[in-house]
Amino acid sequence: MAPKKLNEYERKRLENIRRNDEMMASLKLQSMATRLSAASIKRQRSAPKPKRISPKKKPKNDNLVVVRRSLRTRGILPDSEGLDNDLVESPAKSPNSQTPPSKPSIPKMGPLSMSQAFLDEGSDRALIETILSIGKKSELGVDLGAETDGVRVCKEENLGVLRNSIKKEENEVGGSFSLYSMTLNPENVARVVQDRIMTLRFFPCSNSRIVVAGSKGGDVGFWNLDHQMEEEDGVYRYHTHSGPISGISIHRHCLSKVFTCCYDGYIRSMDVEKEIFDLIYSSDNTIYSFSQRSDDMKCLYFGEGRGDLNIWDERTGNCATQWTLHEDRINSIDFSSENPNIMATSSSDSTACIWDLRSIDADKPKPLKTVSHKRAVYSAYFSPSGKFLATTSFDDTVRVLSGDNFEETSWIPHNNQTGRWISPFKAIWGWDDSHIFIGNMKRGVDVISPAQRKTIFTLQSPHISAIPCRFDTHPYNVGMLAGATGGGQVYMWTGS
DNA sequence: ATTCCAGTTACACAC
DNA sequence: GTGTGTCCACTGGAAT
Repeated sequence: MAPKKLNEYERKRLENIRRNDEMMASLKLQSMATRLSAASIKRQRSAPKPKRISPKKKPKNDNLVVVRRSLRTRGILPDSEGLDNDLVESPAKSPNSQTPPSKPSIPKMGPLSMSQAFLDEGSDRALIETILSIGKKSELGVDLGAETDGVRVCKEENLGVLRNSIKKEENEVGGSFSLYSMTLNPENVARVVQDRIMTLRFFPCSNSRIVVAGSKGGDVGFWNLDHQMEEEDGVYRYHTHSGPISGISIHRHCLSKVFTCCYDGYIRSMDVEKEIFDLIYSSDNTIYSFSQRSDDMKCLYFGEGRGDLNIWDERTGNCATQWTLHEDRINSIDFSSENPNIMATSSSDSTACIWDLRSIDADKPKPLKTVSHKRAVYSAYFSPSGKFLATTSFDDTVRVLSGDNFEETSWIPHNNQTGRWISPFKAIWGWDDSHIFIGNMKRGVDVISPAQRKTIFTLQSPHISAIPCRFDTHPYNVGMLAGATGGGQVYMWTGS
């Protein structure tokens, strides 16, 4: 269908929007002139739009009586004394929660209560209880304790044990794992948010199957595949940001906190124990990317504005470090599992770089290695072993770096022209170094073999009704791959 | 060298 | 099944 030219009305409307933006920018500039240089402001946040909240609002629940699923029926110990305390602690909030139909607005500052942000009818109690219960059990049965005093340090030996157990698992299952066993069952499809999914992440927990999706409109959707209430779908939505959510991070050793970052310049931390989305960082610049090191749950690494990388430290509550590593936005940040001091960034300046965090010169940062693409690079991810790096670019290639110093490069052609409405593809690694997954424009998932340097297989299914563009692998369930679309759906492949 | 603009893309929803 | 609105990405070429 031939695209229409804008008519007069639309053109005027866009013109108005642009003028408003400019006006906002100039107003903002005056008020911030002492703090910021004008050059650092690429684009101002627009005022919080009256969000188009789903008018339908879960009509499937005819009876408004909320049926709760008890902990017992889920085989979970009733260990939630702290929960009741928390509930009592915030009685002032409960009147709000009695009027859920009104659309939640995003407070500019400070924490946002989960009940205030909750978009669906019914209750999110089951989700909260589930996350609390999995958060309390660490993978190794080690109680990580409460979130105070920085006592909860991951003991190195525990980390080591964990790493070994993961590696062992991968090696064992890796042999028997077959791509061809991966299937998409119709019950493993859900609409998790209303609009385009920008980012998708599994809870890194071996005995749960929960994915978290961040949408373009600022919603965070949780999908618990193990929900046991027949009349519910296991999906819980919150409106926590006023712009596209560009990153989600859940640390392996702190499962009760879900960090989200957003184009609106805010970073929030969902604290299930306090039942809030806390505001932990705000900036006037866009935040495009977000990551945590496996060996440090106190720090957040994020890409802000045109090429800056910031490190936020929970202990001080602010950013001690800011480097300008790129000439344009940083689209991804990743750390080597082999050595978390080794970091990879990808950028719209058409490069991806590998850095050694121990030796970055703040004035003249020099990467260990630069990968030059012809167009913007959207991702640069280390393989599970840390021996390879895969980059994805708008120049229609996926490149794989290998060798002791990543000196060898091979490239695989792949159509990455996602256009305006689909989030750009980002090739991710499977559960070992042998497979790379990436979406394709024909509603499938291409599987690239780095060894064969080509696409060897495409996952397809009649249940896919849109292009899967963002993915995550379950870190413990080999064969479980989640794909997200521009329409808010998540597809969950399972394998063996 | 910088800014502007048209054109591109897929999807949900209303009809 | 068709038409319309989306609009925070990017490109290449035209205009400044």
